[in-house]
Amino acid sequence: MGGPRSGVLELAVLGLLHDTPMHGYELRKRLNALLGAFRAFGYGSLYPCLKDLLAQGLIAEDQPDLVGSPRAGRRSKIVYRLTAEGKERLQQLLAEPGPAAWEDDGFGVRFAFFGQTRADIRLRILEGRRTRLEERLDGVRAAMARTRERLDSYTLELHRHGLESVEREVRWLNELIASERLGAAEQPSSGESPRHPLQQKARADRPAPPPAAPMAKE
Amino acid sequence: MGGPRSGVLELAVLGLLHDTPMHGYELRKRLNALLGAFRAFGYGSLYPCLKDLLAQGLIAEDQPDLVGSPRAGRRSKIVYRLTAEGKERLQQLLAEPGPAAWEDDGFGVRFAFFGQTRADIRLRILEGRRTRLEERLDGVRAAMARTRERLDSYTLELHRHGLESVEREVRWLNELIASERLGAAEQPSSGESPRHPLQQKARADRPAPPPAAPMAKE
DNA sequence: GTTAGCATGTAAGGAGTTACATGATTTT
DNA sequence: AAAATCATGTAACTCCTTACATGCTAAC
Repeated sequence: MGGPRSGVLELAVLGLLHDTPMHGYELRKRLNALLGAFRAFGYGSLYPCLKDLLAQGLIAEDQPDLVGSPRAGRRSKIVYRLTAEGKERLQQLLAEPGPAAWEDDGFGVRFAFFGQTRADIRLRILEGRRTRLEERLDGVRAAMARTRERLDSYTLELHRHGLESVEREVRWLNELIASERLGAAEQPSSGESPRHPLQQKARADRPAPPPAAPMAKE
Repeated sequence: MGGPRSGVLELAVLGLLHDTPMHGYELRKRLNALLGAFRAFGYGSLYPCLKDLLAQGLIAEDQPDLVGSPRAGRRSKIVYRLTAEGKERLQQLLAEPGPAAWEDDGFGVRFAFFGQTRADIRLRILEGRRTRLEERLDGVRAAMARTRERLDSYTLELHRHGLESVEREVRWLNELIASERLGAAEQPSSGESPRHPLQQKARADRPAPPPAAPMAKE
């Protein structure tokens, strides 16, 4: 029922609540807007998670409805906010590099909260993920070389596409890492400047973005 | 402890066993070679699954060690093969289009076994997946438009990358669908030609690999 | 006045994962 | 004879999903 959650959801909830207090329903919307591309949670996941975080003392409830009106009971919204302990835990989660931060599951969320993450940790996480992906490339390439003969064309095409996808993410990481290093060079004082070193360079090296054009090839 | 598995693993095991009987250890290697890029299973998943499939009568055990030597007991390998019921179930799973076939989880495996799938079903699955991804694109783009102002650069970059990845997969699907339609035109007899209509065109139209996008299991 | 969206939850269960435990066979 | 790798499993657990249950409030 209430094991201490150590997953993506806990981190995401803490991270969002750090910005601004919210009630569950809105939290879920922001959550799915934040992670939209690669993750979606339902209420059946969110509310139990909030319950746990509450039990752990990382978040607390507010009843804003009765601030001006002293009518007892009858609250319809529960607004959650981060406690001091919750802030501490969030910082701890964001500051701890390691497998959890660069596996498929965890990476996206960490990245989404890079704005609250120390610059050196950001770099470690990006490099960790790149290493992880390169290991995977090696593995898949080796497996393909070993079994290339007896693979039908569909399996081959699947591998090719998967490989290209991973290669592309590695290139993306390379760009981000370079960008982080530049940002770090601007402020040589190591510890305390977590403000966006990621300039909008994104479009610079893509001459004419073939935008969404579905049949662009051939 | 043994609910009828309806997941990716069951399908993958049945599909691999259809080609050739195998024991668990080798099955796992082939499994992870087949799905390598986007999935990996451990023995802790595989053996319970085999147990269930056995209980369902979809696979059966062989003891090849004692074919020539009538020594009782003492088998160290258990070779599994598909039963008639198992073959039926596999065909049923592969022939059934629907959400399970084009969601992130199921699509990869189905695609890997397209060689054993009817041509019209292949097309339905590819189109289903494309539609699914386009819905996701709409959702994310709408969410981005709604909340564009108060997104920091990291979140924005994450969304941009996610979007590009999905767009890239859609382009890939478009190529595959076109290829399937050509293949179908060659053999106008509708039902019975599941042999590779996917020619190796893969490298032809990529002069210098332009920005590719990851689909990363996510 | 009824659909649609806001808002909060619970119970049951699925699909694997992790850690552990054990032994046979091949390679060095 | 030690190390690697082949080979087979189990128990406990995790994180999340699905389906269900409930009630308020705003719009049409």
